[in-house]
Amino acid sequence: MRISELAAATQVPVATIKYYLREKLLHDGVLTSATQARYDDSHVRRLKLIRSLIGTAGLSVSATREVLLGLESPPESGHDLLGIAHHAVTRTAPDDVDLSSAQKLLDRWGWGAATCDRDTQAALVAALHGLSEAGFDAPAALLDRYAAAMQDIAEADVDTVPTDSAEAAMRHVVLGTLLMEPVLLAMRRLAQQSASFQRFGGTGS
Amino acid sequence: MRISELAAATQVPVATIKYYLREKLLHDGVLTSATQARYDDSHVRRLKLIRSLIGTAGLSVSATREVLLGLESPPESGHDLLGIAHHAVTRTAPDDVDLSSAQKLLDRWGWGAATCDRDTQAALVAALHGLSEAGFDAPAALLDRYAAAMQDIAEADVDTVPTDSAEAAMRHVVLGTLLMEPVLLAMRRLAQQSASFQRFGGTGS
DNA sequence: CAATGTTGGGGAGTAACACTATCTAAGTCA
DNA sequence: TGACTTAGATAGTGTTACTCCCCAACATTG
Repeated sequence: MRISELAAATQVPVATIKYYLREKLLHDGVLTSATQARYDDSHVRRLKLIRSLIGTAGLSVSATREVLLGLESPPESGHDLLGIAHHAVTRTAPDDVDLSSAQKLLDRWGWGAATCDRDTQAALVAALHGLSEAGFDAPAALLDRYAAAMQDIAEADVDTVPTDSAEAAMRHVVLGTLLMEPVLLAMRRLAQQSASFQRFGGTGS
Repeated sequence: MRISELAAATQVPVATIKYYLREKLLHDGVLTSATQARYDDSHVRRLKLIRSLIGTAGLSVSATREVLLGLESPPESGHDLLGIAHHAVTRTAPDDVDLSSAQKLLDRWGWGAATCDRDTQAALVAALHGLSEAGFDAPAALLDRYAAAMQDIAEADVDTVPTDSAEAAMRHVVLGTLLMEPVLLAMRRLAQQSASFQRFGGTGS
């Protein structure tokens, strides 16, 4: 398949495909001459994946590259796979952030295994700080209910990880983490509308 | 308080405060002469709110302006407040999107009150489409578990809305929706690490 | 009163990001 | 043969969120 056919098959402009090739998001096609190369199904699949990560999950090009690299590299440990996905959506925390508030929450929720991921803890601390700076104080009881719901979701996540193939497991974990986030947020908004209507009524305008 | 003092109090550069003034995110100070104005606590609070919405919640400047306008305008209906927050984080859907798959899900979950919000439904459809384009097929049972968890969260959300003041309720709903999203996502990641460790073990590297 | 510093207002500049367009030489295909 | 396509490279575009600079007008300090 030529580049124009690849573009037609994926609805991605040729210029954009060339850009992804330059940025090493997409692997090169097989050169058949100095100015011709052939692409195949693997390029179609990869391109759709790239578009989902950039478009749906909102990753940057460089974060997408890291995720794709992670998907290709040997799995090492089943647990560490999460790090690939989480690192892609979490900016690295400086050394001097105070994570004690996050540690206290992790203790309360029994999430001891998460105590080693400083970056995500810092993201939690930053998000809670942004909340309180805005004058919104989240009661502990509310956070506890959130934590219980998120634990349900996380258990559903690991329950559905395929155990037959390490590669399938890796793919599942990374994509399930990244691409499911917008799904969850949209579901929350819809559930809020439903709950709000049942509680307060509404005009539906 | 002069602009430099406002900058010192909020850790926001003077040039950025001027930018927010130009963009009408921040209300003008009281002019005491042609080249002097006074600012007060309301500016400090507003500036912190702006920074939380832009920094923590990741809103754009124009979305932030809409949210702030919504917070100032009369509340109208308790239920419609959600629309202000949801509209700020959801891009408007074109007229020709097919929402039938979203409608089916809403029916299944009993979220009938959400059937009028086309934009958020379109966001759900788009997110699910991105997932399947990436070769990740979410089983219905997984989505159902997600839906149950999100309903818990939404009920916790409406349970904690203050009922004494309409203004406080509005503030709570909008901020609780927007600023809580990064909190929830960080919590999911931490919960995943905990669940993954308990299920698979791990090196913790 | 003078020297120094700050401010409002406005325009222009910047850096990052994700493309998008154009060009050339070297092909392919009918 | 001649129209079309391509790889590879360079440069340009549009958006966003600032950031810098300038000036006249003021405030503050000595």
